[in-house]
Amino acid sequence: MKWDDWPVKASTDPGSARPTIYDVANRAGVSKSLVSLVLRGSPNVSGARRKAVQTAIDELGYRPSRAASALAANKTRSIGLLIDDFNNPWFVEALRGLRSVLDPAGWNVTVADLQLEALSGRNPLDGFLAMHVDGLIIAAEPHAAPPLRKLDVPFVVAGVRELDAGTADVVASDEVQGAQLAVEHLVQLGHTRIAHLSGQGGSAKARRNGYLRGIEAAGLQAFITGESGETTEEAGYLAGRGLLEHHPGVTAVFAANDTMALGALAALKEQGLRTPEDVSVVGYDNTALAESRYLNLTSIDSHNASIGAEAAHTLLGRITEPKGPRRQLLLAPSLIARGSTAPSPA
Amino acid sequence: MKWDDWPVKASTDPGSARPTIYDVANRAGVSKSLVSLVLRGSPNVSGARRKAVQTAIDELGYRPSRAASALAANKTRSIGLLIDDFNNPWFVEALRGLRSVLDPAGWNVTVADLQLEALSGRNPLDGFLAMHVDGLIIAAEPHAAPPLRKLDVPFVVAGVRELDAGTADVVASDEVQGAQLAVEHLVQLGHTRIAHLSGQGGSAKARRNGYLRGIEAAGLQAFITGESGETTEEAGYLAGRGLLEHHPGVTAVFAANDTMALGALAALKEQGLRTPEDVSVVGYDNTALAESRYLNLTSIDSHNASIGAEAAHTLLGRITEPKGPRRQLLLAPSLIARGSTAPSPA
DNA sequence: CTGAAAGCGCTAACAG
DNA sequence: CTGTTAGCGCTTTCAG
Repeated sequence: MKWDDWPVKASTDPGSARPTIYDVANRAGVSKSLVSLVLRGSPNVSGARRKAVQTAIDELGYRPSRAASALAANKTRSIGLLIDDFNNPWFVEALRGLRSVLDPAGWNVTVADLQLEALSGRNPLDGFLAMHVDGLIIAAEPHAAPPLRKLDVPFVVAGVRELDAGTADVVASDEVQGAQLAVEHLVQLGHTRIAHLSGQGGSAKARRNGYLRGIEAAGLQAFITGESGETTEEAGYLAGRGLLEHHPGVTAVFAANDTMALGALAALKEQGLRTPEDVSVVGYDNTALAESRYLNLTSIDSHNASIGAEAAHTLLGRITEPKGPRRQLLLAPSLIARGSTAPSPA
Repeated sequence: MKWDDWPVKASTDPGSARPTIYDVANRAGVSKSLVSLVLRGSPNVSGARRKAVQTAIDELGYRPSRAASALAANKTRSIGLLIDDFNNPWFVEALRGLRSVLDPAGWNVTVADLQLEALSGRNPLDGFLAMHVDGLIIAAEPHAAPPLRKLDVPFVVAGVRELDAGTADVVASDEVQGAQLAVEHLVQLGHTRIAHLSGQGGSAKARRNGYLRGIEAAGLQAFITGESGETTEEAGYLAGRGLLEHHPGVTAVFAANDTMALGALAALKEQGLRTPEDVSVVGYDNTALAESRYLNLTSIDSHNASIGAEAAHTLLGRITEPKGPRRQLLLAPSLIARGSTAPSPA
């Protein structure tokens, strides 16, 4: 479809105000109520009249006013998505999943980012509440997000989150399992000295636990470093350096995310160690970084689009059934094997 | 400030509806009109009454309904930002700049992404027009964006854009100059065989022109490849490979963006060439990739936050003065020297 | 500064 | 299916 096929404005008279539902009704020769019914896809409208209305709408270039309908119906048909940071690529995928179910159902989704919201000094949910969203998807780290208990809007938590609460709907990836996959992959390649680069935060913790489970299951010894630090590239670099110093025999490194893995690569390169010939590296998140031909990093994919889609379904259910039982969904991740892992040299 | 300091809902009675302007007026003992005035920061309100109203607002946890005010005032105090792709990091910066001027002025900004919008098959501007935005910032490639001529909403074009039109407000980075900076940097390092990895699209074209100017100014010979291809990592890799095959003497490569530079790095590595010892590489956009310690790529920064801020100012001006003269602003970029460039080995 | 009154464009309920 | 009738919560006159 070409852009020009879409009406931006039909009436060419410059002074003409935006057409209202009255104009449509007049032109179609029906009542205003009928137009409203057609707009909301009511089933009890005859095909002929529905078509007449639709024609009038097209000819006039009519667009219903969201403001008016929100005010009258006391609902906005819009949901808010709260994320940590627009720079975090997982949200794009999640948003795609979200919209794949919300768009067809006629919902509007708007996004707010804690990072940016913080600059304005407002409560990040303020905008959402002022615009009267019908539901909320919280896809931000628990410590950073506003408290959810007193929220009187239906919401679901998506992505990483402490699950113990049991008080909210949650859709997330099973990161413990993801980390286990990483370890199992390395074990299968014959590695026995597998270190883990960790950091603070809920995600890092889950991945650390998965690492420990995998290591235990294989009867190996755990090496964890960076546990209390950040999960940045720099942290990965420093942790990697420390690791090589104290445990020079390591043949595989599993980093808490792709960014840290990048840091680890820098540390390895600095020590003259090759990847994957001398040391295998596994990341997490399957970001564009990992996919890149230059880095070609083995990583874990969380299927974020599915998380988004499931979160949307859950939210819709919660909106129609505010009192139903809470739902907690954990999705299984996958390992994407690439060129940064190879059989153990030992 | 702690999250808990922000009122999410003050009245604890569960049945209580959201407070309206009437409730505020009653509690403050003033007229509804006065409340409306205070809300919009009118100057002719006595300090005492203003305070009384503010107190009532706080105590009630009152939030004005955007829908109602939009309907009554026929303006939404919101502006729409249209971008190409949420994955393109430049928009985050631009959004930050935008909001730094729009937030304090009480404007709301909502973002739509062509990539995602395309999935739903709707006109990407539909949402904006339906919600009746007061202004639009178009930060998308011209070929991908909807036609702007018949748009009857004030708008400004931000970022890369053909400037010849002269018909719209434009705020963008001077990419010709940016590319020249890159070449000058390499020339200063003694390089004489400087190749350029290009691609299709407006940005790539501007950068290519800048490259040519720089090369001419230095009296060198131009090597351009990939001119009609994409600007992806893969394209960079392929172009890099071709380059090394046909012009093995090259000592410096200037890529049209950081992603292509990454591809070029892969090609160099494959040929056993070291960066920067054998071949220097310069990217463009100064993305997180370039900044990373592992890649440590010399790149050009476009100051995207400034572009966003200027675009906001321009739009605000256009909204208050729809007929004023069009403004075209070109911001100067900077070169960020890092470890991927070094003196020429020759 | 106040109070009253009209109306923004739409939904929803009701009697025809 | 139609037409009428009320508002939704707020802004905006306008005369006090």
